[in-house]
Amino acid sequence: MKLTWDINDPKLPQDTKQYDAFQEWTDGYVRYIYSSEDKNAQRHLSGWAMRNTNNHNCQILKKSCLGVVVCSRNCSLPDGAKLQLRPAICDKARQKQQKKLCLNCNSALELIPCRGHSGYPVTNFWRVDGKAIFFQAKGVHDHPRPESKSETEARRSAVKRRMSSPHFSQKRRLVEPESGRYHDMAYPNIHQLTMEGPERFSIIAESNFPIQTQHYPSFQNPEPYKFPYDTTASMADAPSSLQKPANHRLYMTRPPCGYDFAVPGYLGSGPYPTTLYKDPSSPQTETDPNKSGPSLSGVSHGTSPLGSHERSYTETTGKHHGWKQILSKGAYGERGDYTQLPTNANHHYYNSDYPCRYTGPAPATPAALQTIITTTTKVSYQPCPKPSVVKYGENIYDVKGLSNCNSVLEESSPNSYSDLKIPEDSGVIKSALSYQDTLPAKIERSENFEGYRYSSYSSNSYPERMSHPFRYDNGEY
DNA sequence: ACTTGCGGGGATT
DNA sequence: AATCCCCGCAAGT
Repeated sequence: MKLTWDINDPKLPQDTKQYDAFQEWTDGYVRYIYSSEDKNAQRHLSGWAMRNTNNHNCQILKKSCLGVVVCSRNCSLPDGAKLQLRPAICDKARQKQQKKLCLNCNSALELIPCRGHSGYPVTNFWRVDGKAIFFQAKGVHDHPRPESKSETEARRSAVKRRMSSPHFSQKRRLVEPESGRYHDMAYPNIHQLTMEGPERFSIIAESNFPIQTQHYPSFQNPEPYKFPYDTTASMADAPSSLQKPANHRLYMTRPPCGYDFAVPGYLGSGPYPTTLYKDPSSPQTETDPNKSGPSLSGVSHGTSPLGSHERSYTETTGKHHGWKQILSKGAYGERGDYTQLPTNANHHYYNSDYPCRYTGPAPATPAALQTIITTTTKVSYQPCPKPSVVKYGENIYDVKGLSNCNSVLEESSPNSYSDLKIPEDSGVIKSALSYQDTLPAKIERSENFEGYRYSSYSSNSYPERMSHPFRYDNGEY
């Protein structure tokens, strides 16, 4: 089976026999076919904070990335990690969220918008067809991962529990006031330690031990999240990580299942064993969590991000147009539509923290990057108004070059993506190589950072991963 | 209080 | 016409 389809194709493959395991952190121009029974796919889930975007096409659900909320001062948490909150999906909630302060240094929070797709946010497309749920992503996130949804939910529920606990609510009020809250854990317990530490900061270790999954039996505890502090107003969205003690031991192994147990939501995603729908040759798995691990280890560790968020981009929100213009001129090293991004390249960039935003677009790199231009999304599909009209009519076999192109791409070896011209999203010419070249620069810049790590645990926590630990880990796919 | 989807509509290109 | 994005509504959690 090859990936010969495009989300916009009138007719999608119907003969899918094997489905992909759900991918929480997709990144890059990837495509997956999930079973229509996959809960996560049904919910159009993503680790990234994706909001619904109206594309006026009922057949295809489009969602765009909101980026990540960070401390405007880019302070380091006690353990060196950075604050990376999940932007609220709801506009109102997000605005509120941004008014809160960093729990670590009390400075303002800042939303780093995603501009990974030609200056626009990365987009995810979902389409149900037959027994399958087709997923296609466009763009490469140019920002750190936010908390995963499950993480956020777990934290919230934990907070609720805390709040409801008279005991805590009282205590907390006394202690929490300003600073020192992280250290004043009223009731530190093993769970706290294990949960908090590992999930957010074990990424590195994780990469080294991608398959270790049973290190934290305690994670299975339904109550893994006992937050010492409860969060009220500004604390509400605080990442649990803040209080996590710097427990190095945790780094060693990441509790892959911590959240899974805590949040069953992701459990259902693994019914389809490692079968890869896509051609193994396609590196699409770049996003694959497992992969991310390895690559992370190398880079993320020592490299840290740029010291400050003084991101070159101006406002934190929506200045897309401006960027777009810039991008169109090739100034910004945009990642084009190469279908697959090599894991390494991809993750490097992530790990180094504030990826491209800082480094990429920086004046220094543009030259290195070969231009990319692209169009974003084509929804050449049936507009909503006439949903029933056609859709994927049986006879409509409009094979617009797209699909063909895709297939070609798909078949190309993972390594060949570089310098490939990918017709897919409208001729985007992307040079992965050039892209990679920029990495070093990024890393250097990131030196200021101290151990910035992904707060989001990488994918280890996904069940599928557990069931198919080596799926991508060995780089086979 | 949020998340999700839907769909109208405006702004750009 | 294509695409994006913003907004509000409704239904679910």
